[in-house]
Amino acid sequence: MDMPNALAAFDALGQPSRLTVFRLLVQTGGAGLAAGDIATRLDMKPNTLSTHLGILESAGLIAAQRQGRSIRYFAQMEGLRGLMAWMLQDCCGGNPDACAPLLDMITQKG
Amino acid sequence: MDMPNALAAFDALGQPSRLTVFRLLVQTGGAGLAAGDIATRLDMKPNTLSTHLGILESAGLIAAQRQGRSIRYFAQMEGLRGLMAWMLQDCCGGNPDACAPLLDMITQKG
DNA sequence: TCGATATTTCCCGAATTATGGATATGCCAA
DNA sequence: TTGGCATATCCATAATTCGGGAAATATCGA
Repeated sequence: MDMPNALAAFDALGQPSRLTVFRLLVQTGGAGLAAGDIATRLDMKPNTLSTHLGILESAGLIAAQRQGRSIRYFAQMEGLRGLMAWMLQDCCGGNPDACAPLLDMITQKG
Repeated sequence: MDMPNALAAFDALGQPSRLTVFRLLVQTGGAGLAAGDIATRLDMKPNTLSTHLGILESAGLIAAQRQGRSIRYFAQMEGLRGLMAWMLQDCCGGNPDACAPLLDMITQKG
């Protein structure tokens, strides 16, 4: 994870439709969801959703896998982990004190 | 932390200038920096910077404190912590399995 | 009060982004 | 091969965002 990558991830999640899609995929878990199912559940047009899925995918936050006619999307927890780890490491690298309590509270599930 | 709040935070950090400012403030730590110092260090126009500072502040990621003529800005680690905790809790609430490894790796500092 | 400094607010033009209709592509079943 | 389904791409429009010039506000020293 580097700055452009983190930027892409934050930018991807900083949009209502995309954050909603990502949350849905995380909560859905390993089974993932077909694009059409996402569109139905969130009441989005397929083409608009497709654009958002592409942005989330290129940010490394979700992954796609074709299954027959449909394309199934999965949350990439590794992407989220990388983003958080980068914030903790890179941002706090010069100031570990600020991050110690942050780490503690996160591990206590805040 | 709720969805609109998280959205504001992600949106605030998903912009190059703002992510740079935030990183600078986190790395600077408790002393904080005056707006003018930030502008000088990052070579930004004062008015443009002011807008970005306002967005970061309203997202709860930084705080301001007037000191004489200048206004000193500080990273709000609590805001960052809240954002991360929300992602872990709210997103993963319906799917704790996905978050367990994520938590583990974060606490190992990735 | 006056002038200087620090920052914000107002405002505009340029650039970017979001949305969705129309169309194209990939895939499967008959 | 044909038809239909699932999704993506192309394209245009509307909305939003970004950067910065100009002016306003707040503070301090003389």
